[in-house]
Amino acid sequence: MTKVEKNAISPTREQDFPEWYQQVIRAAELAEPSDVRGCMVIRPWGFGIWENMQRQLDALFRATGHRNAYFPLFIPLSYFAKEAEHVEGFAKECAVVTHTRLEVDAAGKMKPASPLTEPLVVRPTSETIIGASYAKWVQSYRDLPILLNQWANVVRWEMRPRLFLRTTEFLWQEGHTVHETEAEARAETQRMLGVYETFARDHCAIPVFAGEKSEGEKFPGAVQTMTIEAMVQDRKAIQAGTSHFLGQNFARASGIQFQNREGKQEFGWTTSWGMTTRMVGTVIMAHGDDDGVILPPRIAPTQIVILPITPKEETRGQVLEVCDKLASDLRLKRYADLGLEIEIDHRQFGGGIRNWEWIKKGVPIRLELGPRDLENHSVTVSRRDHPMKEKQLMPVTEFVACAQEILGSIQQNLYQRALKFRDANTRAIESKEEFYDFFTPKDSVKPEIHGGFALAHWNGSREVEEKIKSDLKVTIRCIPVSDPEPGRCIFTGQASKRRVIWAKAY
RNA sequence: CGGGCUGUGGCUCAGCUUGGUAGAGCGCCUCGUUCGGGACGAGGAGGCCGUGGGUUCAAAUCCCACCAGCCCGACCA
Repeated sequence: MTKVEKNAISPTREQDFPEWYQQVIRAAELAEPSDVRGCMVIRPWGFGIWENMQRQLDALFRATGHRNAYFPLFIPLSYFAKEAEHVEGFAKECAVVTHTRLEVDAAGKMKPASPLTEPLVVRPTSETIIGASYAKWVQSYRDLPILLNQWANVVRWEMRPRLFLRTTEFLWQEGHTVHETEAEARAETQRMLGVYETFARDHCAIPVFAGEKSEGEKFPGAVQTMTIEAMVQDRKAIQAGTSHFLGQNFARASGIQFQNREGKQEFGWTTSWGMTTRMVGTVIMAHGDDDGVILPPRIAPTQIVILPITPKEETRGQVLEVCDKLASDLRLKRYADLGLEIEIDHRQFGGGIRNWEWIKKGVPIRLELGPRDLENHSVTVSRRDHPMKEKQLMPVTEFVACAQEILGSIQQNLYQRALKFRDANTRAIESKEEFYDFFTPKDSVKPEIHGGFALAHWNGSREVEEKIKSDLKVTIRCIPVSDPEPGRCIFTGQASKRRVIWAKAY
């Protein structure tokens, strides 16, 4: 070879993190920008990750008593406008359908014709349209709770799209529930936050901080917004899931009323909660390295790829046969409540091309099997979470016996790594000077990776929040659910009940 | 929505100042040698030069308009 690059992805994370992110997605064939502004094409490998996330989250929802349903993509403007804060919050990013057909104009061009009497908003979220159904379904306290979820696409007309992290159209899941009492609805909000926390940790191998959003960062129309916040490798925060206690705001707007146990009419107490394809981007940024994506086995579309090494025509048949046998033995194994997903890459490329492709895609385990292994009944095992040079020669039977164990160990390792990284970049901060210093890069022209999560006291005021945001682009990510720790606000010196988490965010 | 920059094979770009009908690298295809760490050689395919108009004998190149994208700002659950 004439040129040997040290890493598969250029630039490295250190050199230019945002560009690295784009290149990783391209190299791993996860997704690509489409011709439609702000929208992306999710390719099979990327969609496979999402499908696994879906499957596993869905199981967690079912286990907590929720069922799936589907509601319309289009929301009549009048429904949407029922909750004042809600419309105001979303107004600037709504796509609106105003016409129902196309006609050829004088110049021979297709033009929208036949205006609708009432415009339809393409759902940016579905509280109001689902609320309309709930209003019909709920009459008595005996109809409660309603615990539904829908898997859907939503549209939010964003200014700065980034693949997976912020796109005009994205895929998500939105849960919508109605309860008899405030306490029950609040408990539901917490419970689903817990589900997200579990999902992030056990399936995506990402540690998160769970907590409450400040007044300024709340969902429009919510009484309380809970969030899980992850840290990715440029030390920025990313909101990975939210759970809202909506009080009676939406019930009032949609007319969700029931006769309570005392025979009186009362508005229902509602919640909503969601997680999106942004989680795919979070996984990429949390675990990836300078050679590409690294996928936690539980959400990898394929856990193990087999690379038959067939240098000689004479042994090719035998090698392929052994590979097929190995694949079918492995496929009998259970993993993540499903069968193990195995792929054999039969393509006859020279050198390490195939190997590199799978490294970039982040497959947890690569198996090389060639003529030399035939006699020894052995296989060469490479783990994506270990340096690529590191290979382990192992009897085939032994590998088959411990495959799940190795995958479990990779899953654990990724989580521990991410946890260690986050903890190393999370600091208690005791003064304003220290805070500004923490969040100010040394190189102002081309900022290096800096900052992290700052745990600092805050007096609870909106003004301080705004000031910090405009000075440093740092926001309160969440007010942790933890025991109070009285102190003094580092910006104003006023009393503070607890530390809150500050960070730059996606 | 305001300011700046850029649109040329699949990708990254050169050519434009000084108009003469299109190039490189990578990728792709074929053949041969290779193949357990990103291989090498030879040959080959592929372009309405963002769109529309204008100037000219002649436009990728000059002029005008439009469209799209990127960066900065504003905005942003």
